Amino acid sequence: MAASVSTAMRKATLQDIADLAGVSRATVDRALHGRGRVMEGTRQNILRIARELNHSPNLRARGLKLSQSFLIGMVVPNISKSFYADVVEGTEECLKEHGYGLILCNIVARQSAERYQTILRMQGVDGIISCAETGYGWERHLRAFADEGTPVAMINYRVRGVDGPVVYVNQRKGGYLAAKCLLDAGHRRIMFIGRSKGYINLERKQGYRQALKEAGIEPEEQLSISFENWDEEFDLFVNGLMGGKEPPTAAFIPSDLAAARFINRLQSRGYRVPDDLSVVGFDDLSSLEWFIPRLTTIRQQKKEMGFYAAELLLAGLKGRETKDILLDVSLVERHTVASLPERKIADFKGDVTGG
Amino acid sequence: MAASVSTAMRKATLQDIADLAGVSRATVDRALHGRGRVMEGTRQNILRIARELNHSPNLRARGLKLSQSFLIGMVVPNISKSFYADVVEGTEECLKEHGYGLILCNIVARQSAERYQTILRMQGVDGIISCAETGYGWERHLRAFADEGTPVAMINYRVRGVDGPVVYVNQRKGGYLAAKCLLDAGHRRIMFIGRSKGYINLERKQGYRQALKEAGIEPEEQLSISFENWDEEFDLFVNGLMGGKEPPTAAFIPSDLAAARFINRLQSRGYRVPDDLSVVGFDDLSSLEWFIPRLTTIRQQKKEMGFYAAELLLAGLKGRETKDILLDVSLVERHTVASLPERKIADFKGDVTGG
DNA sequence: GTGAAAGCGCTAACAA
DNA sequence: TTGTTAGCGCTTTCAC
Repeated sequence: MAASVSTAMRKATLQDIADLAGVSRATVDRALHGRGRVMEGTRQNILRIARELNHSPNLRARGLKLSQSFLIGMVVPNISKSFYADVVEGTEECLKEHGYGLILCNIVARQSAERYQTILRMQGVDGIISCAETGYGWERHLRAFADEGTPVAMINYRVRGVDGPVVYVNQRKGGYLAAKCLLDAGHRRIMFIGRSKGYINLERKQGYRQALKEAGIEPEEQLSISFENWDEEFDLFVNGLMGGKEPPTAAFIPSDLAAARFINRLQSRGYRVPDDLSVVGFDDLSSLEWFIPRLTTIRQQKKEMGFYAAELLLAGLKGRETKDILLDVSLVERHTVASLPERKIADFKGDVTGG
Repeated sequence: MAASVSTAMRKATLQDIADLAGVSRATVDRALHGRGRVMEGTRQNILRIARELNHSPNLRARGLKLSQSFLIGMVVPNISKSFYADVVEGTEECLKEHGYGLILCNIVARQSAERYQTILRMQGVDGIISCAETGYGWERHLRAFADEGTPVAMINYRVRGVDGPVVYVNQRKGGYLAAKCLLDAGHRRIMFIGRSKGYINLERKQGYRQALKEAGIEPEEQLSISFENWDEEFDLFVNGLMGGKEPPTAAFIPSDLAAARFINRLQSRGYRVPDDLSVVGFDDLSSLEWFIPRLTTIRQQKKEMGFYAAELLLAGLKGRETKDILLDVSLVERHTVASLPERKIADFKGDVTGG
């Protein structure tokens, strides 16, 4: 008992084990790693002593020698958004299996970008996983890391000028499925509500346009809107488009969060969803699990995004060839899409053929 | 240009700077840290060269010498629950200000507890922040860390046998406020729905009981229920208590998530909330932002919990005295509590006085 | 099979 | 004010 108390004071080193075993550090090292030849007897003895001393290798020392840290930086825009928490969980799951520590980098301002560039650099992380359009100048820092030789894996899109594997999501298919679902329900005047810029939204919009075109509908730019300031612009929208003589009957909103906001506003103006307007979102956020009406949306494999990015990064560290990954998306049908009554469809068709 | 390309290949070391400045490593070290005396001219020169070389200290080397890692382990049961994501965000915010890296430890199974005990130990973290009742044997590992001298800060309660500052939440006051709010609305038969074990729930229940007693009501054990298996037991509950001749009119459910589930079930059985039953939850989860009816609940300062735990831990590392913190809670009145119609109150009072 | 020795980058005690 | 030196714990040649 007294012995175990005293040994607990300082962590055991290879030298401690070597002393007790009556061998050299080098031999202990070999025995512990199963590298090189060590007599079976000595090996067993060393292993036993190591266990008794509760030895665990000092990664700082090993890393100093090997220029490794067994640390990976994980960069996200905002961990308190369920989307990123899910992605992080996937990465974390993979890294822990491989003995790597995950340094969480939450980039919520220009200052945090600076901070984490410093922290990751000083810690000498073995690699960086960068998720989504972080902003705040992070892209520039990431490029600097890449230029210095730090391996990088990206999620969602390739940061310009940065080499490394990318986990893509089939955004375009998502947009396509969303619009298709609405078209299949008989809708013809389908809005796209969201920004028409940035790689991700642009892809989603492309998919939406493609579905419309395949259905013989020319996408109208008038039906593509975006709210910068909801309080001001939502009124304009309701009084304008929605109140017009040929109001849209459906909307594809490439973000669940925006879809929820939109539906809420709509409801407070007396509209019903999906009765008056059908809506399809994007993301399938777990934080909207309780939103009523339950959102019909496009599911992204969030945990997988993080997991595969980590796998690719680690594979790269081991010198293996890596290829970009394209993750599939799927339509989750819930309660925000209604079939357009035949009457309305007929009316609308009449309009078109008649015009 | 050529020079900058070549210098980018390897990270600059103190020696590199020393060579260029024509001084020794020690002098560079002193200049960079502002420790000890260095001639102003040499200092400026060294600083300039360091900047040109884009030098950043190698924490592995420094740590090896100083027995520090500038790494903190943050242990949570499940990062994909918004509650823990919020707590982690608070910790992260504090740590990054101080240049520490946060290693995220998501303990979702016995195996992850093992993994992280290994990872944190090998990385030689400077401290550990442990949040809530993690389970999966983590407590035992935490104790081992503490025994070995790793500083620990805890959130929510003290792990038995572990020394270190604790950030408490006034759970009891929360339970009290919840029950009080229901009492003030005229309710008398108020259920407690949740487990009656574990420090946290027990405290919340104590507060609830205290409020009832202060209102002259003796808490009935019959009104304290817990669902282990919702599918089976909810039916029993509806047919039993709710269908009885003196059904409860309100419930304090010390967990927003459980409250949401409960309300959903209730609604699907035809009950209305708050009309037929008032409900107060606990946590004020951001993931229930969209839950309708919006939950009346007890707000915990989640980010603050993480932030203060980090502050306490770092203060301890600097050798400063630390004291436990007790965080306040507050009632957030939203839409799940209704006043009991006077009639019912009168009826009930009659029952009691008449009995 | 095993040991001796050098060195990863940094810090700090001691000398000059 | 500055340099020399030793050493943190581990890995890895190179001898033996």
